[in-house]
Amino acid sequence: MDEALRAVADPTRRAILMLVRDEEVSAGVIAGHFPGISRPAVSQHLGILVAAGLVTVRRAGNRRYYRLRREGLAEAATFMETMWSAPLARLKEAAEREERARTDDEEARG
Amino acid sequence: MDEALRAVADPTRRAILMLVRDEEVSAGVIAGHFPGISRPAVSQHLGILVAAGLVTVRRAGNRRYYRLRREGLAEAATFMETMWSAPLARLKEAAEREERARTDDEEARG
DNA sequence: TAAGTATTTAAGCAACATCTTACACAGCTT
DNA sequence: AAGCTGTGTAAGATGTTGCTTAAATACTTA
Repeated sequence: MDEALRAVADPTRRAILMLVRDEEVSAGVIAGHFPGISRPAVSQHLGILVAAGLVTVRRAGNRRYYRLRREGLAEAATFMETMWSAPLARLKEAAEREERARTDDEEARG
Repeated sequence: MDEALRAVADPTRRAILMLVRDEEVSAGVIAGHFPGISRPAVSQHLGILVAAGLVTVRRAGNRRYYRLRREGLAEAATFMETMWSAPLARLKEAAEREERARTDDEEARG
């Protein structure tokens, strides 16, 4: 989670994530969206996103195509939700979890 | 959003947020949960969290009580959701927004 | 195989983050 | 008022980040 949140904390990387959210995009096209910084800089950002598990790469000939990897956001999103949800909501969730556990247990015993 | 996400990217600060999530906690008590780092360090983290709008402070006599400020997480949480939700879900949301806008417009015209 | 295109890796640097120790300040308590 | 307690601020050391330019790698095309 730590790596994912650190990765997402950078505005350039968030912009990259938006770009690759719904489709594969090549490194060159991505870099084209950031006239203010060099290609190597963008490449480094992409490396960080891959390392954090937030995007995947597919090599095709000369190019490398990047795409969002949603699972990589799971833990971070869960943390946000945990903070966001009100105390009462969390109590409710905890109760439901317990209820499920109890039910599963009964089913397991037959 | 940037400040909030940068603040949340630090593990110590996330731990602090968990502590003040459901109740006010004084600086001293918070610091007590982090034997590994000095009180001033914790104080600095608290300052960053306040500056980011993620916690509020209440001064009471000698002490300062900190508490989570959920609204501060709104933008960051929205970003997470936007990334997390599938393309189809987003299409659906967009359609609903448009539908609402159309309806509101009709109502406004009478 | 030579040249061209797409991209990453390397090296170095300036800016920033995080920690520490020392000090300062505000509010209690005697 | 003097001293204690709780907390923040200042200054500085140290590590990390994000950028740049230069060079390297990998594939494609002539």
